[in-house]
Amino acid sequence: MELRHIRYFLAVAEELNFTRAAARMGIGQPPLSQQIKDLENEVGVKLFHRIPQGAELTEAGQAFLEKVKGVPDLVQDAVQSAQRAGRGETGTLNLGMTGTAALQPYFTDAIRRFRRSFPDVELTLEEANSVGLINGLMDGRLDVAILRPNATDPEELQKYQLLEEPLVIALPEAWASSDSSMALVTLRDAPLVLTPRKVGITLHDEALRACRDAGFEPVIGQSAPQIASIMSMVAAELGFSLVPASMQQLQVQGVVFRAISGEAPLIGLTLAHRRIGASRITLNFVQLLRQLAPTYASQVEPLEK
Amino acid sequence: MELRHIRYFLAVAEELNFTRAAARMGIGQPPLSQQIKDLENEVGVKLFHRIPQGAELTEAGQAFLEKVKGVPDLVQDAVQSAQRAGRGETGTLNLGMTGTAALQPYFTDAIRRFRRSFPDVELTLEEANSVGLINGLMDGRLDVAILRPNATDPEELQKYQLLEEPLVIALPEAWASSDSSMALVTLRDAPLVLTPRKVGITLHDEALRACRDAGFEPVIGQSAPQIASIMSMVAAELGFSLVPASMQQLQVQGVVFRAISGEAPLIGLTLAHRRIGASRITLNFVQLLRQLAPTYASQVEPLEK
DNA sequence: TTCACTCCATCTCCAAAACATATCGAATTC
DNA sequence: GAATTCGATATGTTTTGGAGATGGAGTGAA
Repeated sequence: MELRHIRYFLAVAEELNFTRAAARMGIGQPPLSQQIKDLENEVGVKLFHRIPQGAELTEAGQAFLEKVKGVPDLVQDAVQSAQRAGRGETGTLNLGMTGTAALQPYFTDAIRRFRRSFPDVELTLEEANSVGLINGLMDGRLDVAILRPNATDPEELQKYQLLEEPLVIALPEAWASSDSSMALVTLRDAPLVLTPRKVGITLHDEALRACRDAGFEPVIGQSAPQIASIMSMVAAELGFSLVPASMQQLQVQGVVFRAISGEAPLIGLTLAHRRIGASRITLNFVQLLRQLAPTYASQVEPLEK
Repeated sequence: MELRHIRYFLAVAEELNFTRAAARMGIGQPPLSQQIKDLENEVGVKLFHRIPQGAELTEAGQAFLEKVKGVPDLVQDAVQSAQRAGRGETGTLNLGMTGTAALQPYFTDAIRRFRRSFPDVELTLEEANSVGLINGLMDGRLDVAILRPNATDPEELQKYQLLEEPLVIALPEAWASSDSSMALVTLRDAPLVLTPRKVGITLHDEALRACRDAGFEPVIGQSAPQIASIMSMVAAELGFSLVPASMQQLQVQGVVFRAISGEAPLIGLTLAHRRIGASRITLNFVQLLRQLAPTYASQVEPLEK
């Protein structure tokens, strides 16, 4: 049996007239009769009573109708599902991100826009450190990740720079002057609190480089894996830290932020996905984030008010 | 699109290998590739990634699979439903019966057996008088009826005599002797309580004829449309009645039954259905009742103990 | 009753399409 | 690097879905 038989059967069942049903299906009456006959032979029962006025359903025909009437719509629905999935409008997107990305207004806005544009995509969000993100991408657990770029990232990953933001100084309120910016070198004797290098290579290295560029080797203080813990340590006057400007969103009691005077070191936020095997959903997500990035570029200017 | 495409798609989706899927479908690999290609063109998306080890589903393919995987079973189910309906195992049977049939052990047993043999047939039971039953059959409201036969029944109806039972005398307990049978003529001066003629022609006429055969013209007493009401009247000593032997099932206080001595008049119970347009279910029902009838023939002997 | 009409079945022919066979090219494995 | 696996392509054959013409049964009107 083929779908053709079902379509023809449904047409006859609806018209109760072979000639009209044939016209509706765009074929002649003889082939329609033939196909219905073939169907009846295959099922093994007469599905229509042929009466002078046309045709009427037998009991078997009624039972058959009841079961198959939804089939064409079901198939059509399947086609649409496939097409939607093909356009990346349905499915799942496993997104990984570095801890310092979640506070970006750009990032939260992007997620919100994506959910509105692709409401049927199941989005899973996972926070991990750089190594975890890269591994996740490589073994397929993640489709796309937002992270701090590093030169050692594998070649198999396609990366796009979304935006750059300056590092700013986070220091205990008690240490700060009223100036909105300060020279890094004034903190040369204070401990520098950072995330461990293996958790966030880029941020760690950039912070150190900034100090060296300012002409001193920093005193490494305590470390903590979470950016929030870093802030707590600064609030406890265990030292100062260098963090992406967007971290100013974190309003931690006892911590103030100051721009680095002079040329502030910039740290990027990039998006990465596998070069091969990227799903259409992934590409849709990437496209949306890249389109949105310029809108936020102005907001990442150095802090000078 | 045809069911063939869906079947082939499902085979490849399961085997994840064109060659094996083709073998399973009993065709060569090239035509299978061709059909899948046609399907992909029609849907408008690639459904499989062709990889060196075989094939794997794309996201669109997964979505499509999810929707169509039940289709072949659905169609198979439809075929079976039609076949079962064709064999008269499903559907509805509208059964009408005369009021005096419901008490027949034969009848209740037949209904029970039918329900066991055809549990998926929806059986509707309707009690009506002879005229109502005949009309119901003729206008299609009833498929089959169990009634008292009458010579004026339409030719379009096929009738089968199921069994015959003698008429017995129902009389007030106070009037009865201890004999198990009595001559009808001894009641020549008592009123005869009957259903109105238009409600039950056959029973009415047979009762009158029995009296005339016994040599007297009965005194017609009150009438009531329901057999139960007749019994109440007899219990109230308003007269006697002549009823089918199976009515003895009705244990009415104050009413006793006596066989008619000599040759008792017989009254038949027949089954009727339309000669044309009888459903397979109807025929199954008729066959079952006719098979069962001889079993009960012995139980309708005259009352002589 | 007859004639016209409706409607489905049957027959023949043709073109489209499903399938088979042979072959190729790419990727993998030993 | 040869053998193997696996899907794609090219070409020929067979099947079959559909068109067109015709037939036969039933219905309704003159």
